Amino acid sequence: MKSKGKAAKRSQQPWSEPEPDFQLENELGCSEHEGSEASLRLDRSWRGSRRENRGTAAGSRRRRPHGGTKERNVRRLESNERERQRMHKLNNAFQALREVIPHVWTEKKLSKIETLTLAKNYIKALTTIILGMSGGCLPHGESQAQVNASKLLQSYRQHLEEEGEECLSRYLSQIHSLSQGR
DNA sequence: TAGGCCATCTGGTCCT
DNA sequence: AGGACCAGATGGCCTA
Repeated sequence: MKSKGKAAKRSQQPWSEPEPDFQLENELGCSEHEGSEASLRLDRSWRGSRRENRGTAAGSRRRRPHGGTKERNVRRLESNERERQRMHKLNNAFQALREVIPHVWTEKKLSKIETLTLAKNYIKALTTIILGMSGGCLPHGESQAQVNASKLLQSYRQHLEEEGEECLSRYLSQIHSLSQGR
């Protein structure tokens, strides 16, 4: 796993013996970083939009009862680890998804957003085929695979036109070769 | 150098 | 109560 510089820094900084005054100030929302870019951003957004709508303590930061700094530190680190594991599982799922959607293989792997977009298009295409098959019959002289591939090509092309996503057009060549039985 | 993508930390909220 | 989930913040890496 790549170790990110920030992670290393962050994992030590905030919990290394915070002074009581500093902690209290943070809890009350007036940071010692006042005026810094970070604090400005926090002031502006402060998770307000989402939190406020949830109907609890409208945007005010509730002070959590917490034990000693050490205990809190340990709980935070455990929580960080769980979050890392969760994100790793999520990334594994993305990788699995990359491997089942048809696309042109290049050195550069699909980004997450590309993966989701392609998966969506692929599902749409398959859905179209299934719906089409449920009402039609196979033409004579063509194998099931050829018919399916040709339908997939047609459907994919249609979705590409609708979406206007240029980058996806490369996939047509792969689908086309599939339809040729190669 | 700007912008995209990503991993990680963080703390609030939800769920079991 | 504690873990899962979520989204904002941050900084590193890479590419055009």
